[in-house]
Amino acid sequence: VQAPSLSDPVDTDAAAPAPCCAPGFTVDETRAWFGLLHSSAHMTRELDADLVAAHGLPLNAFEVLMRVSHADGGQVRMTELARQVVLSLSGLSRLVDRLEREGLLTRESCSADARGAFAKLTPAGERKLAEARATHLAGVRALFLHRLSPVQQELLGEVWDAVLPGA
Amino acid sequence: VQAPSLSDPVDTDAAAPAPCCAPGFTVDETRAWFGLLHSSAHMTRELDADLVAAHGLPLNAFEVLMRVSHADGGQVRMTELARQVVLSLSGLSRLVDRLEREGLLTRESCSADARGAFAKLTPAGERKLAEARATHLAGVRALFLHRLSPVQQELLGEVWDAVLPGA
DNA sequence: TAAGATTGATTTTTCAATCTTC
DNA sequence: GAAGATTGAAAAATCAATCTTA
Repeated sequence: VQAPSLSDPVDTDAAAPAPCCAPGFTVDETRAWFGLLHSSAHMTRELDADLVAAHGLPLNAFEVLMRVSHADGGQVRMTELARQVVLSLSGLSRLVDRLEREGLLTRESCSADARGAFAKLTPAGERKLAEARATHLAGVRALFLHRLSPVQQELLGEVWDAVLPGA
Repeated sequence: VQAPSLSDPVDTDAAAPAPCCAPGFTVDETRAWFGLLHSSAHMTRELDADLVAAHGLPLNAFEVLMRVSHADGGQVRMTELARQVVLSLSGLSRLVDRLEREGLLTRESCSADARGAFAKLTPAGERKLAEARATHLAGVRALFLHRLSPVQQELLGEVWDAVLPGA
């Protein structure tokens, strides 16, 4: 039933640049890379489903609300927001449309630069976020953080710094 | 209205006087979790763009070809394949449609269970995969593996085992 | 001219319903 | 009836083109 997957059994002592799981990868490389793909996909799906079930709020939308609430002055420019959540600028514009239609977010014009637009939470948006955050936190803890030791958490932070220095 | 800003520390669970990024998370938790989100999203985008530019093959499609080529007997059932790549069953069915239309994949009926269908590479699909794999490997190395020490790679493997024991 | 953002057209993905075989 | 898979309808994401202001 279990088809051989890329993270499959491997002789862990195979030192030679010999046939590993994924051609061209060493065993450790394979585990590090495909584990990342699988784990992040798994957790993302789970967290998204939880949020939709409990609050009718997809993960992307939740992230937008969260980023906005964290921004200086409680508002962010669209371009900056698109960079933070992983969405094209037009994709974000559509998502903000939806959230605005649901009354969770508003667009505020930018006095310093009339081309710009800010996204800002409405009171309803703040309430929604507070509710959803509890669900999300519990999910992230259960699926991820609680399975890691403090040392592993700290090392992971360093790993991401190496991978994506900007973050 | 001066409601407490959402980026203020919350003291609902009496944790340390935490000047955290995300309310409810410690600093290390935040780095570990959001770093994962950002890094995997960043790399996924980059790798997808590279494959499309070099071979007209999106990352999802590449993963399907790779999974099929790795499967026992060079063929996999649709349901199993959908589980391996991150796609709904219907999403996969459509992706296989496209790949079939491009001549890279075929559907084979399953003699043991007439309800089932196998996906299988065509010779053109094997060639395409071999070409694309070089691009992909280089990308994964450049974006990810080369930025990690051997120790970090090993640590990551352990982390994914803890997060997703099944993989 | 370039930057910030939105819109139109298209593609990709999903949900729900369906069909077929177990 | 349930499992494997596909299809129609609808939602979501993207690219390219557009509009407005710097």
